[in-house]
Amino acid sequence: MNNIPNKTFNEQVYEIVSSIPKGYVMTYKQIANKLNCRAYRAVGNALNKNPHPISKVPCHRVIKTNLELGGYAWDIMRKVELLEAEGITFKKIGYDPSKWIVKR
DNA sequence: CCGTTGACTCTTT
DNA sequence: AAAAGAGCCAACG
Repeated sequence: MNNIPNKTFNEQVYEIVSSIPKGYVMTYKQIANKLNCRAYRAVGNALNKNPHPISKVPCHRVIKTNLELGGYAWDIMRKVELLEAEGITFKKIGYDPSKWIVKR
């Protein structure tokens, strides 16, 4: 996909992610879908290399399509705590935080 | 029904 | 130029 008007793919990703309301989460697929792409992978990668501070681009509000947490470049527990602080809760199943499910 | 494998997509290193 | 990366889905056993 190269119909990107002036902004790079990853800038578009940041814009969408930064527009996620507090207390709400969005999936990688939804973000990719909004860009008319299927590059869910690229979305995750953009957030991984994200050059912006977390306060500007809340990557912790981005989860997998099956509502699992997915990964996180810094501490996964950080993601959990931030989301809980926004009123989001999880089903803490197992010992792997990336597999915890977001309650909706 | 479940777990594993492969194909897809896009950016960055 | 090639491979990896915070994923998703379909197909196969």
